[in-house]
Amino acid sequence: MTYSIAQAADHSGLSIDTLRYYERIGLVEPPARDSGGRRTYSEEDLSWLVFLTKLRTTGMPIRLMREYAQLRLHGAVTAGRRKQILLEHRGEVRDRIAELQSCLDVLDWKITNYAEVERKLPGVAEPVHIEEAS
Amino acid sequence: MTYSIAQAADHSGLSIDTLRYYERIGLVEPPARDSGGRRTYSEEDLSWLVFLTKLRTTGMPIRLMREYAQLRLHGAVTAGRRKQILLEHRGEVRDRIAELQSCLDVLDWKITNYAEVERKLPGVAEPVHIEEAS
DNA sequence: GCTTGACCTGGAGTGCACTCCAGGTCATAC
DNA sequence: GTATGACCTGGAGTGCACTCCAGGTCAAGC
Repeated sequence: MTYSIAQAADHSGLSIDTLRYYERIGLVEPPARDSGGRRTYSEEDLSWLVFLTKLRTTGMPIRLMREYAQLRLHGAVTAGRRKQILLEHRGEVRDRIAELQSCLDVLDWKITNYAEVERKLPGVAEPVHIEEAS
Repeated sequence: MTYSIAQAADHSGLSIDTLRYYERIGLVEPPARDSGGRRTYSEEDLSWLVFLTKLRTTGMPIRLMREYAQLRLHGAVTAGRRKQILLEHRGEVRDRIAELQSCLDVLDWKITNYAEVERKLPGVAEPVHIEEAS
């Protein structure tokens, strides 16, 4: 079972243009072609694309995804380095989640303040100091 | 007490160039100037900058930060809309955290697999199927 | 009074990750 | 046999958020 580029796009959530772009820059190996010269993606190609989207979603830069992709082509001897890349990246993702969480706390606080202002000044008057500050 | 642009940059974590850029595009009101024409930031200016960095860190696009900034200038009557912006944004940040968390699970799984491969094939042999897939 | 360093302006340049386009090929449906 | 629609290529264009630059001003220290 193989898939057209449109199906691969559909399955991975990437656009057709992005699939071709990823191929150009060496993020994905050129897939097989059918008799008419069209790309045919295998199940494995799709798994890789899906995994790539996870890396992308978590903000891994393309140059690092590319390094990982190239290592993959060189087989088991590169497993250590690949694992290291994922470990480092996992750390960054965890940090990022913590950072977002702390900003979320600020947002919560701010929203609560708006609610308080509404309660104390029901539809009237000037903003209080807290409003001036942001 | 006022602060130079370098101090404002230091305090907010933004670069001096970014501070001037934010002023140009209307994200921050032009601060006061000293006798020599240099920017002097107030405590309130700094608070606003710090809050802006929270919005930026959480991925709010500049055009929305600008809308919020403009509303702020129009006083209490815009508090409702501002609160609405923050509420929507908070939802997006929560979604983003959940998305990162789910990608993190994939990373964990992947890393565990590398560990298993190392355990089963201590320094030898070909990659197993799981390796091929990513 | 001159050097130094922080600051100023308007505008150009950068890096990233796509995204779009023109002009062409090919297989299927009618 | 032709119209349609999916696909192809190389290359140009886009949007975002800065970042850098040249050329100039100004205040303080020596």
